[in-house]
Amino acid sequence: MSISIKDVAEKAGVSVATVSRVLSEGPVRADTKERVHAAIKALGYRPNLSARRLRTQHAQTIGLIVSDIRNPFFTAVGRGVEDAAYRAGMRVLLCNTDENVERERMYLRLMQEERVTGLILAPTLAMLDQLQKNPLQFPAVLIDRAGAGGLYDSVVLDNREAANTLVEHLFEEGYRRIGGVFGQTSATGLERRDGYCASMKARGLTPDPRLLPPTVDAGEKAMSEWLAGPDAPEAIIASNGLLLMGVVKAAQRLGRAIPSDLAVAGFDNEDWTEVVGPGLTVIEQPVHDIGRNAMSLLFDRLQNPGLAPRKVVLSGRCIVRGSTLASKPAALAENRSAPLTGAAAMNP
Amino acid sequence: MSISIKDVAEKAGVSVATVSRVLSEGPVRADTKERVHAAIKALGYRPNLSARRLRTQHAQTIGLIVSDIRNPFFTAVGRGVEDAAYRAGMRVLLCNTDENVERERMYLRLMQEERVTGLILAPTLAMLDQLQKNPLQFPAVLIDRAGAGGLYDSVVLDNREAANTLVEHLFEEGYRRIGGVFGQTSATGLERRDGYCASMKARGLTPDPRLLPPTVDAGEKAMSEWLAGPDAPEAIIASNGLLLMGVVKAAQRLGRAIPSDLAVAGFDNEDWTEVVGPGLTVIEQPVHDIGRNAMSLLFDRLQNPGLAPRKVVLSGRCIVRGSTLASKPAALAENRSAPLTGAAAMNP
DNA sequence: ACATTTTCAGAAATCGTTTTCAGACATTAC
DNA sequence: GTAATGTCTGAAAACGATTTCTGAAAATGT
Repeated sequence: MSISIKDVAEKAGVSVATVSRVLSEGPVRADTKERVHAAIKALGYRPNLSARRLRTQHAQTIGLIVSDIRNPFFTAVGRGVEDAAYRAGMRVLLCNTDENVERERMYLRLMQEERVTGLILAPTLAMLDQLQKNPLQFPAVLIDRAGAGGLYDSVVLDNREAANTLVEHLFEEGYRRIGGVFGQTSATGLERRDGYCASMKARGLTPDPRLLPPTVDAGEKAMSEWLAGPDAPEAIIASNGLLLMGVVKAAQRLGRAIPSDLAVAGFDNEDWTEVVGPGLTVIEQPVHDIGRNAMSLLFDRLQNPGLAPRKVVLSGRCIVRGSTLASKPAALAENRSAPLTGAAAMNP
Repeated sequence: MSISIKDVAEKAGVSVATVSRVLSEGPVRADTKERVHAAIKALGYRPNLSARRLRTQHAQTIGLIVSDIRNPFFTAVGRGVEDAAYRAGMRVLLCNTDENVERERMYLRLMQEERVTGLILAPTLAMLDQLQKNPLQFPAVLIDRAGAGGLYDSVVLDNREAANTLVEHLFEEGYRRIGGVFGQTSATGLERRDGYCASMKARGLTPDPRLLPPTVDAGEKAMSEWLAGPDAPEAIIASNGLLLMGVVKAAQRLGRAIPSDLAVAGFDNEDWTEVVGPGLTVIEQPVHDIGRNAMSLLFDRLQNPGLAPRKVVLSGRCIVRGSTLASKPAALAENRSAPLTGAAAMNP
């Protein structure tokens, strides 16, 4: 049994009300305040948050539900959310769903039971659908995967445009048979696929998109088969960091050189994309901004619940590296953000 | 204001006690149970966890404090913890401290205010010291960084042995001027340094260890200067995944080929270590086991608080890849866990 | 010196649960 | 038919905080 406000009151010779007032900087005489503080220190008292939350009906907690905290994109976003919440004196309840609707549902239930102040989530496709039918009881902001949205505030990347940028770049580099692997569980994956398809068609090319579970293993497996088959592409676009890793692994396993046998481009500017092979061309997402914007939308809504849903669309930045520069090696020196020598020197 | 058990009771025409009994599978007649369930569904009632925790004095919550959730080592451990907790019907409160003692202290305070059932933490050196002087009020298990330990249960890697393994391997490959970069904020970093130093001396070599903040940037900066200087090593050991990335980046930036100009070995078998350059030789930690073991120690202690502190020491596995195989290329084909062809083919 | 205001502190209600205690009713035993 | 036994249900007391209401003492005004 732990120490309660009652014990402190007793020790200090005051009522619990007074102790509470001391804790919340209420009006209390200097000398009694001192006695209370002494008692708190002597007993090592810490307020019980459950009790406080129950009484005040204020959880001071932001829920954050993501699909996979191992994905650096989400760890970075999480960091942005946490920083903002911390500054506002709020706690963050972080949950990862593993792209599993069952877990997603159970965490959503948990959020309700915790009576969270607000929620930030990156829903799977299935959940997105459900959220429109059964709206949540508390303010929520969708990140990364908002779909057409509608009911909720959201912060997303301009996925179609970003996919188009990659296709355009590959096209200009002379690639024509450009394939793509896309996460099948998120609206984001689908949007990137749509952007890719549209961009391909606009250039008179036939798109060849494949929807996959967004994991390294799925990417590697699918890509291995694809590369070994008759319809192997010259270039490939991967819709997130995990699939991108899968593509690279498959290429290596099959002995396909990047970019001469296979050009590779993808999403998410993770540390390793800079050091692998000739460097990977990627779309960098403003990860920290996404978290910060989400919190800012959320706080606005908390202050003003009547607000109409807002959608913040951020732009990605295309970082060109060696993985897409086979045909015009001259372009390399101009465009690359980091010198190539290191990468080239990696070979024994 | 949200729906409470009282509303349900009213709607179902029973007392709150009965509703509570329905929720906890207590003895209640089938037909009333049905009515209550109907009311719950109709109202969309969800129990208030704060109230429940207050009443039962059971938080059903495990605290998990790590230094940096972006570090794949901790995300993996976290996953292990969460899985085990989930199976036991417990919630996990995840906090990352950024290797910052201030944040660490505040999260520890938070854990106390949440009245967590138990705690799993990877303390900084400074915190480790404090924990010995002011023992925690609730069961705790130290992971990854237990130091000499003493008061607490802990799960750690055999760091000295692992460091020795790397030195031994490099030595056998013919390297002599072997340097090392180690995280300065954790007991683990120091232990690996000690193991490295001891192993070097045992072979008649002079160790050259450098203590750094455990970040990519710190690793890259320190390594860049080191490699550019007169005392540049032939081989380098990095004590964690972040420093390892820093080493690789520095080598690339300076145009040092791996392994012919610089052999590289490190800790943490992250995905990218397999695909970068010729593949990086690393010590793989049993990450999931660490999390699972920690939870198991914690549960034991919850059931039997009188237990003497136990220390579980796990072994790492050395995965040899191309980054340490410059002198004896023949050894490559035998030892490597993955074929090298892919990596070699990466070069344009 | 008395009335009025201000300042500070305590009693008690409250938040939403669980749980104990006791009572109501039905069932079984004789 | 009464006593003894179960089965179910409700009233009320916690859990540990905050907050309202009220009153006592102190400070102020005249």
